[in-house]
Amino acid sequence: MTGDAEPGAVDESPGGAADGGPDDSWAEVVPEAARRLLLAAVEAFAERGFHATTTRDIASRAGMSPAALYIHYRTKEELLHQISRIGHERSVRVLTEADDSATGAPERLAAAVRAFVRWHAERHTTARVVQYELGALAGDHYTEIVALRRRSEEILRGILADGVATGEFTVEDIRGTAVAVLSLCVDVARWFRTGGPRTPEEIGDLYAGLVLRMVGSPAAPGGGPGVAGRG
Amino acid sequence: MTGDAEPGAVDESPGGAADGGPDDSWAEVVPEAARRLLLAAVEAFAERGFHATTTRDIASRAGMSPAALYIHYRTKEELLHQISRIGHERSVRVLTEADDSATGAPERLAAAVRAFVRWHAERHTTARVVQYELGALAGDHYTEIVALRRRSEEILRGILADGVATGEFTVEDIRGTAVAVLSLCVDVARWFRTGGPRTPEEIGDLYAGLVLRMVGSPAAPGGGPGVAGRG
DNA sequence: GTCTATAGAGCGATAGAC
DNA sequence: GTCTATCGCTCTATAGAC
Repeated sequence: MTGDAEPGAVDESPGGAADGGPDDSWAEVVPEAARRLLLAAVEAFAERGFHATTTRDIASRAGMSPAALYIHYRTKEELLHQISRIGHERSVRVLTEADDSATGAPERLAAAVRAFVRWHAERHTTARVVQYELGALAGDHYTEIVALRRRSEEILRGILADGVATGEFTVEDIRGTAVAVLSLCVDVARWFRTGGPRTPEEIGDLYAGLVLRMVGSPAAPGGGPGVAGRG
Repeated sequence: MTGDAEPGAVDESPGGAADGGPDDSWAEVVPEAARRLLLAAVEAFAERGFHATTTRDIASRAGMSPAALYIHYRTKEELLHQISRIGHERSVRVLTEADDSATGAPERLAAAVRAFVRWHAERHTTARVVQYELGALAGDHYTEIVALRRRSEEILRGILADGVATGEFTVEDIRGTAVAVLSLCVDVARWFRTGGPRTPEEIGDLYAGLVLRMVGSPAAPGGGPGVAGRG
């Protein structure tokens, strides 16, 4: 697929993010000019929002003329669609891989939350666009992305249901709690600032602990229900 | 102040929201035409975002000509500023009054979260604009609103600190936990839909319970640390 | 594949009649 | 205080040279 990809295409072959390397390079977007434009769009959309960003601003950030954008993308919205699609695929993969990396519901939940939060803090520029500019997508693109988002909810609901089944979690409303946990993690992208008092790792650890407590897990730091306070 | 208020002014006299009546009528905004425009702007901004909303759309929703908007507001941004200011004052008041209505850190925390979440669900249209269109405010207006927002954080930090001092809460990072709790509550405005499976009251109750658990309170439903699981 | 130039549409805001 | 009409500008997207 490398070499003959059409402009703005995605190259999933080794060497890109697919091999587990740093995923903020957008290396899978080829050719290089399309990647530069996409990176410029991510920054502009995150800073000012989709509607307040002009195609001139994007092109200028990428060091190109206003017209150059239309060689690689049909419309401004297509640029947002690419960012949104790739970003959602990445965030769902982060969640899935963290879930698969651990055994036991509390360990899986902690790993998932830690990784998901870290991603939203470290990649907060991308995440802000991915999570908060959804509404600017065209109808069919919006539908496609919403389907991707549903995966995150299913993964989390699965972990909660498993923990309840084994008695490790005490959760009355699994669906509602899953929404709350996801909402908590996702919103990190809104308030996180690089150079703030906490690193993405620290926030990930803090949040993993908070969420274990939310689900009534005895594995929570400081001891969960029925564990701490004894003796 | 009633009667001779300049266009787009705010009337805090009895009969408006200040007396505890329903606060979505924006009754304190006078004259009536200014209120209709403001309500139309809230709906339009919530639906499409500030930058995607045209002044023609706002005026048309209010049943007026495009020019009528400028009799009551100097610019489109001033409309957002009014919404943002009044909305923030209301949400901070909801939080303050809930805090004052209860005694004891767990009770205060539960009341604050329940009321704050209920407000963000019930008034999700206003809340969406208030919480997610901040970035479109002009520089000095932005600074003013950020100062209002700080109050919410101080209130919450105060409750957490009190609970830690009395030993009712187990919280290592008060600042970080306060940010997390506020983030959780505020984000309700993003995902809440009228007609969904849960009422604002139900979400408020669910969230109050989740937050009590987050802070390690024994008053949490299902029993907190050192309470549930015994016997 | 990138440029300069510009078409064509829609925007925020204003002028002036009533 | 509200209207109709419109100014002046900026935007997305395209045309055509190189």
